[in-house]
Amino acid sequence: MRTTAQFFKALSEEPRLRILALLLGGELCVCDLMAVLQLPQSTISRHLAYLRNTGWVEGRRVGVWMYYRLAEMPTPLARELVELLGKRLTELPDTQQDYATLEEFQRTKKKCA
Amino acid sequence: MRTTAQFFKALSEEPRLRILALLLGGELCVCDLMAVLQLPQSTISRHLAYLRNTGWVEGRRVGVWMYYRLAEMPTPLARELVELLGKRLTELPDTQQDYATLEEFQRTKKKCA
DNA sequence: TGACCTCATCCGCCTATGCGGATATACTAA
DNA sequence: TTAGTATATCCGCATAGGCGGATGAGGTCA
Repeated sequence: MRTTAQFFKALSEEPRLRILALLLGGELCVCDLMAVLQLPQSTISRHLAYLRNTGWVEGRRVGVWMYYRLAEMPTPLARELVELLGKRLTELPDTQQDYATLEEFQRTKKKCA
Repeated sequence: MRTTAQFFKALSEEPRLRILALLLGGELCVCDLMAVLQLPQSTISRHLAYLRNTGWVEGRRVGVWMYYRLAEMPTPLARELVELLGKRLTELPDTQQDYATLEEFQRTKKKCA
């Protein structure tokens, strides 16, 4: 139960929720997230560490870049929650806006490719 | 989005999650929750205030007693989340334990009836 | 090796919020 | 009206965790 509460706590801050919404669309590197959220790198990285520690995401290193994606969820509750977020969180206007910003950034970026 | 994060924050503390799990089973009064959670009255009441302010529960007064129940959820995300909790949170061992404690308490209590 | 890049962690600061005891409020009943 | 009960709120305190700048670690390339 404490674990479950901890799990929900990951969703309780706006930057983390936005990061998760973005990762629902697929793997991204840290600089993508910085570009969309417009937050300092240390802040992004700290939230990613939090999400990693609570089992929400996992990262893999590719050369200099770290790519993050949603992790495999260990429980039915968690799996169905991800499914729900994929259906309902992604349709929110703020999320759509973030998706648009991401697409624009990815179209023009040279690095992190 | 901030609202959504705030909404999840209600689930991010163990006592609140237990309270919600109990209320998934139906309306309860404060003394029921005190009996199950074994926490001081001020603590229970504070968490209920938090849940009220974030739209999770609503209370009605019956004489001296306050009965709390889950509120009508305003968004599809919220409604489906409640449905998910009803299916998956309630099957967790800790929740089952709380249900048993509640039933035992309600069988023997004289007041709050 | 040294310059440079990405990302993680450290640091000090600050706010939100947890806690439980004490007090206030609202209601009932004698 | 007074006593008693249930609940809400207030209080001071402690801690988790937010923030962004600075620094460190890991990797690349000339």
